[in-house]
Amino acid sequence: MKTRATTEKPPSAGQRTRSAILEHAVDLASVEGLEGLAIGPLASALQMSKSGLFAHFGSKEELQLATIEAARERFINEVFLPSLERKRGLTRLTALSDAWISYAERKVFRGGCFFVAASAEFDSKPGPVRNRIAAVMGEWLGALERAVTLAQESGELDPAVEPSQLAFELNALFMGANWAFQLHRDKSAFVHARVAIEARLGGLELRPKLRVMRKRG
Amino acid sequence: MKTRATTEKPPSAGQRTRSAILEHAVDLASVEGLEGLAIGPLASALQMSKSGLFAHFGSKEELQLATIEAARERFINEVFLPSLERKRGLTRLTALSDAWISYAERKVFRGGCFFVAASAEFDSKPGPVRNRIAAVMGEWLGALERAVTLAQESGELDPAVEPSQLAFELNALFMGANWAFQLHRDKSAFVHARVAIEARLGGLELRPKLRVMRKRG
DNA sequence: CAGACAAACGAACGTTCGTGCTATTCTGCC
DNA sequence: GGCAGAATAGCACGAACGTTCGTTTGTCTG
Repeated sequence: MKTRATTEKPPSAGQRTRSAILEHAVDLASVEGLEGLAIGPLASALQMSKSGLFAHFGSKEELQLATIEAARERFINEVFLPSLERKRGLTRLTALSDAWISYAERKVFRGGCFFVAASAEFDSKPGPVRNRIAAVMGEWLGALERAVTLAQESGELDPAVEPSQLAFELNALFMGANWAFQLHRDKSAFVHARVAIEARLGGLELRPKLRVMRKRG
Repeated sequence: MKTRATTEKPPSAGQRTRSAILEHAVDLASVEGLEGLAIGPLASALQMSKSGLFAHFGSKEELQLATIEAARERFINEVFLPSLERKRGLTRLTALSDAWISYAERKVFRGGCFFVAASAEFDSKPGPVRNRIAAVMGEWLGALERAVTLAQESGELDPAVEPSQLAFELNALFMGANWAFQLHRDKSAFVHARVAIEARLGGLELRPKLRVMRKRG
């Protein structure tokens, strides 16, 4: 999960409109789906011509792929990077969980989590779009898993639990909260998710007194 | 969650083809989505004319609603009814969980759980279709919750846990397994889900020796 | 056998979509 | 300030979609 290239040039006019397009596209797609993301309405929303917008991407599939990248960037900025600032261990793992729930609650994407929607839409449609979505979600699960491992290595979390197992469970709770909230408009889903996460992590927490120091990998 | 009317007449030719259409539609929709469920290709798959098929429903929205009903029926038959045959309590709750995981693993719908896909697709699109999907999912969550309550009343499950909380958690694990399997084609998702479910329910189980009898509500 | 009715068909309509081609406007640089 | 090239617009095409219509086929009934 790496960020953009470090070379920072003043963006050209074309790149600025491209970004503006994608900012809209990402929200539109989270509502209408990546397939339902139509070029005409998207252009209208930005007061552009269809062809003018289209020229930025060359094909709908390229637009979809670019939209995924934009969504990934927003996700990283809203969920991942802030948590990276917390110190390794249980603190960071908790921060990641809190950040995800908050991200769903704040509706960072207008139609709920972009990637949950995109996954469900494309999981049975082979092709580059599906592959990219799967790769990004793989990154995320990997990051979660790594946070678990770090918490174990720092001696704050029971090392007996399989990192991939705990990452799966946490992610499932995230998605369950997003699902319930989006479908039933019921904010108590977030309460349920937070309760479950806290109970699960609390049950695995090693208190300082009993903590066993383990050497770093 | 009640089944069809009990009056059983020999189905007319029209009703038979209607059922055949919906059996295909349900699988097609689980792959292409309810919006992507196009009438032309559906008709071709059944070697019918578009218009002949269309006449059964009158509008695309009616087709979508009928498809939801057909999916609901299949879900009930594959997951809910078999579990209802098990005796109330932890047995039935476990049966429901096992049945759901097996339902996802067996790909009862060609594109994974129909309702997970439909929820994600329509959760931001107000209208009768969304409403029906939400209602069916409400039924399901209610059934899960009731199974939890019954397990508590039979003294097999810790009565301290909120039924809606546990139902939420179980459902999240179901969806997480379906999601991971559909997106990454990774069967270990089911292992993770089963492990998590067993651990959670095991932790709440009241062993016979300590079991406290509680009167029925 | 004649009539009635459900079921399915084939062709067409209007709309929307993605895409390509050509012209025009804007922008950054010497 | 003017010019090259990037950026955007205008217009049109073909395909796919949901939907409508008039007609044909098949099957019971009187």
